[in-house]
Amino acid sequence: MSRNFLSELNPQQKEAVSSDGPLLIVAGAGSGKTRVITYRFAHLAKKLQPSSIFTVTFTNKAAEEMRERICPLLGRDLRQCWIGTFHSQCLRILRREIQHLGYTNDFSIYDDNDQLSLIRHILKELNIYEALYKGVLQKISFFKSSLIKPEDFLSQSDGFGFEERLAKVYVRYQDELKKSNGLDFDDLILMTIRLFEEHPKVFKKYQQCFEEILVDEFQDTNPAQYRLVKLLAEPHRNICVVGDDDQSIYRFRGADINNILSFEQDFPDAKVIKLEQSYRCTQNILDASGGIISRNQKRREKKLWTDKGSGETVCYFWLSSEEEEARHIAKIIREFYLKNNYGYGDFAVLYRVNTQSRAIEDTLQTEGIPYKVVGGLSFYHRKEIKDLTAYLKLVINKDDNVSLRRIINCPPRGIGASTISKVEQHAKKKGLSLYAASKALLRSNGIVSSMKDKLETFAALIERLSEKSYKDTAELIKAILEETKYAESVDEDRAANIDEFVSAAMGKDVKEFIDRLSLTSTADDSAASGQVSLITLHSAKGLEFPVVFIAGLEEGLLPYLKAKAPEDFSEERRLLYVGMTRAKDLLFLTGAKKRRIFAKIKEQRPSRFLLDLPKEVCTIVDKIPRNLKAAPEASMTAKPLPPAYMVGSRVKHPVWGVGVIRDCYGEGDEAKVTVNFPNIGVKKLSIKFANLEKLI
DNA sequence: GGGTAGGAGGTTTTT
DNA sequence: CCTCCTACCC
Repeated sequence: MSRNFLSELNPQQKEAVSSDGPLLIVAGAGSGKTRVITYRFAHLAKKLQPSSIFTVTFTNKAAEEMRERICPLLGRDLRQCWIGTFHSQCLRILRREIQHLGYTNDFSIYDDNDQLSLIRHILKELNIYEALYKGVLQKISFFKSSLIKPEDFLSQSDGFGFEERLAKVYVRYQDELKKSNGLDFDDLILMTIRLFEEHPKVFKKYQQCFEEILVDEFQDTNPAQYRLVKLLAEPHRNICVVGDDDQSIYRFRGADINNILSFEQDFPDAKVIKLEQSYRCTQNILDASGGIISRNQKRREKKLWTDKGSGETVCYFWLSSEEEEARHIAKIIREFYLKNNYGYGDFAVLYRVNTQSRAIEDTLQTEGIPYKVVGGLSFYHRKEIKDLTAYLKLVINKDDNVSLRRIINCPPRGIGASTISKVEQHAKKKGLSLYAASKALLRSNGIVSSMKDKLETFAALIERLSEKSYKDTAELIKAILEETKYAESVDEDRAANIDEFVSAAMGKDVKEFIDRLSLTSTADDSAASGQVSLITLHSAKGLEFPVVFIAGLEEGLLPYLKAKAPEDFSEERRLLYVGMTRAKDLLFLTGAKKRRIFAKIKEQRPSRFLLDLPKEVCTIVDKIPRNLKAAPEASMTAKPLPPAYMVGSRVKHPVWGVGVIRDCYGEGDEAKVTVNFPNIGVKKLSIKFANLEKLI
């Protein structure tokens, strides 16, 4: 405790650690951000109780790491401290206080999977057949995380009927959550805000409790999360946010980069400190990535530097196919490995989409290079695990309609659509949850006996499971397995997963276990040792490797073909920037002329982003043999044309009149758009034939 | 109420 | 190409 933290820091870091009042720390890639946060925490803890510092991160991993690094600095137990993810902190508050909002504290938490099944149920119920249901969840979640209520966007509706229907689904969705005594991820934040705004007494308690607010990865906060920390910071105004606007890559999930860009508007007296010394990348890598990111318009200007030296130049290899690309990557890895400079664990191959890993995996396998694919479908998202979790949730919260719908006929017990719809109708009529409605139906004899028996058996099963007390969650899961014979209808793999699930549940309290399960997506086992990491650009954020490859630097892949609006391209650019700045020593970029996209082999062009690489620090190597290549120089320099039709722009059709473009896809003669015409509806049109007129 | 064929669509994903 | 959803049939 007597240790002087400040002596181990550079001047900007020092200031960031010890400064008072509203503070924004703009932390460039590899600038020692975590060190600053942990030291700041330790510094604050000299005069404050650690439990009065409200610290939020985005991942469980980051929160754990922070605890681990602060603990030795303070030499005391931090278990009671408020260090955690936005969602876990809110959950902790809501489990204590949610009765003020008319829920009970046994509420269920719904993940995106649960949300999707609920949305689908509602769309079916409202007879909305359009193939837009995937987007519905994303839109509702976006509205919620942006603090937009159904009536808010209804008032600015465009009269196409689209918003009205969406609002209807939104309202219905919230209703159903409430009936189920359930909260989705967005609700965890929103309900905490509501609790504070509607219950001043409770609010005051927490405001007084938290004298300092510390927010990590601030560039990824959504408006709701920002609102929450602003509320908490009101009385003391000691809010410190840390982030890097250039690494904001979660816009598609509602993250709002404006939170970090305009922080001073909310806190005019805020101090802004930039951490610009990188302890990770070589100067060449910083210059190359700087060339890419500096082309973005909306950003905070910064000049990263290092005393590591310039290092090797960044190389771009243009190869004939994705197989060639993979072979080339494998060849370089092998070379550096044999020269004994690096172990396999020092390499990472980054890519935009998961499907790209296939070709690389195949090659590494045949070359005998050990690798591991990071990310992918997590253990807890597997069907059998989710099924069993649904039983657990239902036992704890009988009103949980989503979990009940999931397992009422799983494994099959003869309760089909007609029985369920009978229960749904009764539930709706009486304003009950499905479980309560089932029991009411059984009592009232308002149901034919073939249905009745089966429903009775199910209700009795849930009752039996609830009545007993269990020494830990494993006991309860075992009881479920025994009663339902669930394990008998699954294959070996799934059975093995179930066994693993049971052992993970040993010695754990049921409610705590479910909460943990709900707020954890990845089984944190990503400690890659001696293996090449294959990983998406998104998942690579926060990691670093001595040697990094970024594969598929081609138009359509990076930037991805779905990018249409300028902000989309800015985000793709940031994504590339994040990838490049993962490299400590060496950075290789690759692209392939021919790539399989779904079934077809497509001709690819190099990514437009390559135009922004400073020539002095980059080497561009064309690996395609002379006689085969079709003027790569020309395609390198030719700036790709911006798409002629953009989402949101207005067009005029000779017959249907004026409409708004909802979507565009395809190129050249293949280009198509979907257009929403008032009073006519959504039409799919080919640009080539539709004879559309562009309106400004 | 449960199985199978046909069709559409197919990024990224901290919680 | 391959997966997952839906609709339809038994």
